[in-house]
Amino acid sequence: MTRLALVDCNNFFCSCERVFNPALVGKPVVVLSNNDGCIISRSEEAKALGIPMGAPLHEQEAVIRKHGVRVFSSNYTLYGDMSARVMSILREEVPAIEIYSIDEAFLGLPANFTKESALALRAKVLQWTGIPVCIGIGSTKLLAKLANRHAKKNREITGGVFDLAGYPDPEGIMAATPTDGLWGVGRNLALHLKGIGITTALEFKQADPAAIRRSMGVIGERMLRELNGIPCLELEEMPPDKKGVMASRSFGALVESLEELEEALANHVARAAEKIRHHGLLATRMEVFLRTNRFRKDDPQYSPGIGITLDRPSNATGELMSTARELLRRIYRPGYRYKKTGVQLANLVSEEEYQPTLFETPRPRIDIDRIVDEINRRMGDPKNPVITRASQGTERSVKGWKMRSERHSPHYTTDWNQLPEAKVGF
DNA sequence: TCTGGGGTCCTAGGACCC
DNA sequence: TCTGGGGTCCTAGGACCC
Repeated sequence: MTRLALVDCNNFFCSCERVFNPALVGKPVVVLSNNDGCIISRSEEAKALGIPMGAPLHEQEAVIRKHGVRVFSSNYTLYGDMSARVMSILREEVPAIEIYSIDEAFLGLPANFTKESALALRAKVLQWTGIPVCIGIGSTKLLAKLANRHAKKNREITGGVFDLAGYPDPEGIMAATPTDGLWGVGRNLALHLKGIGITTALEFKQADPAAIRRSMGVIGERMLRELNGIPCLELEEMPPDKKGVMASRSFGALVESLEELEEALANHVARAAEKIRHHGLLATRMEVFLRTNRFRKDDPQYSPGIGITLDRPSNATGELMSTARELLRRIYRPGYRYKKTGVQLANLVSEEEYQPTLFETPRPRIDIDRIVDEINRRMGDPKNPVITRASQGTERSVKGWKMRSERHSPHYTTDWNQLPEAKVGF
């Protein structure tokens, strides 16, 4: 029987903040989404205060003030670097790894990997990076996820590690797991399952495959099989090719003018284009969208989107910017207060494999975009590139729409000017 | 006053072709 | 009353995840 482990960093963003700021240990800490809008990571102490995942910051102001909760804007530069450190340790320990997200990885386990191995691995990651993790072991991805959930919820008993594959009563665990605790079952599917009389993981496991197939399609059938220990989801050691790249942001304040929307969109295009160049890809399709603020029920709502197939695949910032601007002008209507704009570059193809048509203008030999990318990368901060296009606005002009990020911690690990300081007292 | 961003996969339905 | 059928490709939309 093959066994997989799911390693998951605990409260990852909060844990990263604590590594370089030990004064936060034992204190309630939360990390905010982009634009400082929602709470997307909570320390155990913050969870204990009843602060829900995804809650808008403004709804939690009272409890934050009352209990002195420490609040941070998200610092993806720091989290990305810490993630790479954790993953590199995992990679050394097992023959196969799939990095599933910034804070999770599936491991293919060798036969001699025991619960003790998992405890030792957990201790090593903690000692080397300062990041606590939980580890769940099972015979399929879904079961490893389930084991991980159990390890996390019962940390005092499990020590952060749970091996469902070696556990004598796996069905007991499943009976205690509600369907929405399963990987792949969200609010809607949980409701649907309830409608056909299934409320726990165990009931799902024992359900009639044909009935599940009928009412939930292949997704349901796959989950059912995985629950029964029949693997349907392979370990993907090579990340599959990207299908699309999206860049969008909410504005710090609502925006009405086309000029400001164009400026913001130009920045998103610049980021998306840089990203696909970095991966050696060309976009074949572009989609541009606008959103008004759906939470302001009294405001007139207008959230259009438009997509086109490009005349020729491209990753050239200037070219993509002018296409994006045309699309934006087609959907823009004055008189609305917009909250967000964004661009999606889709149907990506590899630069190497792409065959230009006979009459296509060859690309310039000196690629300005690449030179700019290199300079921006070396000079540091992804939020404030040193070289931008005029269409991306000036420091002054972007004030009108730029997102908020007011409680940033330093880039402790990726910027020489922001290294943590150790004060030694005698 | 204030409510994230970036992905994946699946399905249904329309356009088009033979 | 009668009005082909089946395949492919594309797009939109929904669901979920972190």
